[in-house]
Amino acid sequence: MPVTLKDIAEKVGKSVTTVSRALYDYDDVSSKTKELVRRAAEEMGYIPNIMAQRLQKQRTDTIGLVLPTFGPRFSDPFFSEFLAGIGNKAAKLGYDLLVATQPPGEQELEAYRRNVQGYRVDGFIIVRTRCQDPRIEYLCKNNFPFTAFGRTESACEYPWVDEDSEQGMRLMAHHLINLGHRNITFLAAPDYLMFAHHRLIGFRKGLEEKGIHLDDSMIVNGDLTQRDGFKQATLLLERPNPPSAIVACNDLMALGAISAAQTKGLTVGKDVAITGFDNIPLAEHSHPPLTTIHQPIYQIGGMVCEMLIKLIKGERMDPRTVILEPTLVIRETCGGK
Amino acid sequence: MPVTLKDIAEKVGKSVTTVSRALYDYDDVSSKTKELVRRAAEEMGYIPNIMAQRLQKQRTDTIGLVLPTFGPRFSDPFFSEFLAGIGNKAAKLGYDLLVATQPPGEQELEAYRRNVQGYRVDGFIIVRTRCQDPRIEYLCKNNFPFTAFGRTESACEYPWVDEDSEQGMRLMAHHLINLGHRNITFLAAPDYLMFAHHRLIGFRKGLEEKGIHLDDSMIVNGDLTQRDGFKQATLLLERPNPPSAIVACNDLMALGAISAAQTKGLTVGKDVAITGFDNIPLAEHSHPPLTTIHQPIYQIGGMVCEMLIKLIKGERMDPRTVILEPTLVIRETCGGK
DNA sequence: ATTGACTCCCAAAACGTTTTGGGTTATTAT
DNA sequence: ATAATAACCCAAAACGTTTTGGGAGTCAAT
Repeated sequence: MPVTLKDIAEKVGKSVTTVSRALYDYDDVSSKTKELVRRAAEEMGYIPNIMAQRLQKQRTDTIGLVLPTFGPRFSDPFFSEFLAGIGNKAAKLGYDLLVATQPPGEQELEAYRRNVQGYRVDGFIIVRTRCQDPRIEYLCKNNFPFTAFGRTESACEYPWVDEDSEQGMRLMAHHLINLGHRNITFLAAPDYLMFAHHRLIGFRKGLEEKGIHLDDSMIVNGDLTQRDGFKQATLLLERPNPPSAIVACNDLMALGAISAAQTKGLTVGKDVAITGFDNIPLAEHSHPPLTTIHQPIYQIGGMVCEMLIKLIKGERMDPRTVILEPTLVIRETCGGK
Repeated sequence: MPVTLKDIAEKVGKSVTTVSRALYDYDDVSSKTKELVRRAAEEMGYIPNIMAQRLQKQRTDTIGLVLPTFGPRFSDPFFSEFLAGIGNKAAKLGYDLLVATQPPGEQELEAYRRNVQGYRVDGFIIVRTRCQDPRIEYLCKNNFPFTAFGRTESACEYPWVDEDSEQGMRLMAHHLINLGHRNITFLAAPDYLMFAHHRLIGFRKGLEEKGIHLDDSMIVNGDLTQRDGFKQATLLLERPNPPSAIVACNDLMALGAISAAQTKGLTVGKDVAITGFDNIPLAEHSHPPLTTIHQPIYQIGGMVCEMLIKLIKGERMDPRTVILEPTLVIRETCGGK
């Protein structure tokens, strides 16, 4: 039913080769023939069969992304933002995007293997890098193109984009200290996550620079969800000596913490300060609006995507790694209004 | 570099045909040969070339989804949930998922055309159906397989899943009336969206059943975002005769409305009642927790995906259309606690 | 001895492209 | 007249798979 090169060739009385080359504007085809072919292709509604092209060219024009979500559902806007950033850039550059979700683990790695060995994608984008990252090691070892949002501790060299989370958290620590807080707790994320690791380090450093030691009892672990933010903050606020400020590792947990404080009848920004990290759209319209660190997730998605495509095509990229300066977004959850 | 059928054939001293058929367990291959081939394939690490398979089989094993997001970024958890539901089901059934985002319009339709004519996908899933839906008309006219989350007004017959939004809003109207509210405003979404249309109708009907007329002045239009929910609710609360209850067309706007009320110093659930629709994860942990109508978005994603794959494979489906009964989730934004 | 049924196998075609490695004709330079 | 060059074209191979349409051999029944 669909029209093929062969159909065009028959119509214009030329060979398939010539038709193909005419459409690609090779210069061993006369301009008269080119015109003829182009017109025929146009009016017959020719669209190349993508599978045939890919088989022949030995590439898929597809990039892969497997989201490390816990549980199949994910409502973390972080992922949606990132996904949208990648997707739109990929589309603009003529690439398809293949998405999957898998929690960290063996299954996840299997998804990578299936896709690289089965030649389903030309490259991968990795998100939420881990200190020891089996995904990165695997791709590195197999010499498969990839870029990542985040650094890692292993020795592999690869192109990445990251925000300087350490610096971000230093800023936040200073901000709170300057506001007079001394009794600050840190609502951490699993430390095997590189960004969580950086954020904790930065926070500790920021405190120490102001002469304050961060005791282990002031660090509590969360799983990045709003629900857990609520739970951990509730526990924190029920301590005999409740904190005057809660620094959450991401916005979603901060949002949960705000709910927890309000449920306890506290006024956020007055009775207790709460901060986040990421500056997701939700943060701007929470009540009160959340003080946080900005991270341009959508743009970062676009950047790693563009870098990956350059990598695949063998084009050179200007900087192979980029580190973004964080900015503090002061709103109302620490008072000041 | 990769190992092909030909490599296996040479290794075991059989033809490519036989190897292929052995792997597919055809019964015109002796079990001894099958065993031999399977072992060789295993130890050589054979993985079929997907592009070759697809070219030969004339299908892509891929389903398409273009998200009608306004602006390239989308932070609406509705889409993430839905996407995850589809993605996971698709993966389980051996299908790839191709995602794109395009706001409604000509560009959007172009994305559909490109993908159907270029044979990139075997079928489409449509979300956020519109009363007059050009996507549905296009796919219908071209006889291309698709399923949808939502109904439409055109005459095309297609498999869909939808929630009975009308009934949901009736429930909500009754609930508020029973709570004693008489001065209720409706924070609507664009009426060309089928679900928005249903919700408004249902709300109006629910009110009328209790003898209350919904005046046009009590209907205000929003764009489904939290930001706009905030803005419209603020306007509403500044009216000379402010409403005692605000019924938002979706959770995100309701969340914005909560912020607006709180910013005005009102206590939500006491001074003003606010309700949503969708029951996104965020709704459970807002402060106060949001009274809303539950809609199993993740599961619906899985359902339409499964239906589409059946459609593609030509298998019959039990019900071609399913309509889900909504349930009212009473939390704290209407008081009662 | 032939026929038929059965078991196992395979060459060739097909899917729709792009690339390879030429060939043919006309034109120009010797 | 011959050789060299340029301009245009194309058959065949290749990508890696599945499907088609049979072939060869064995065995049992006629």
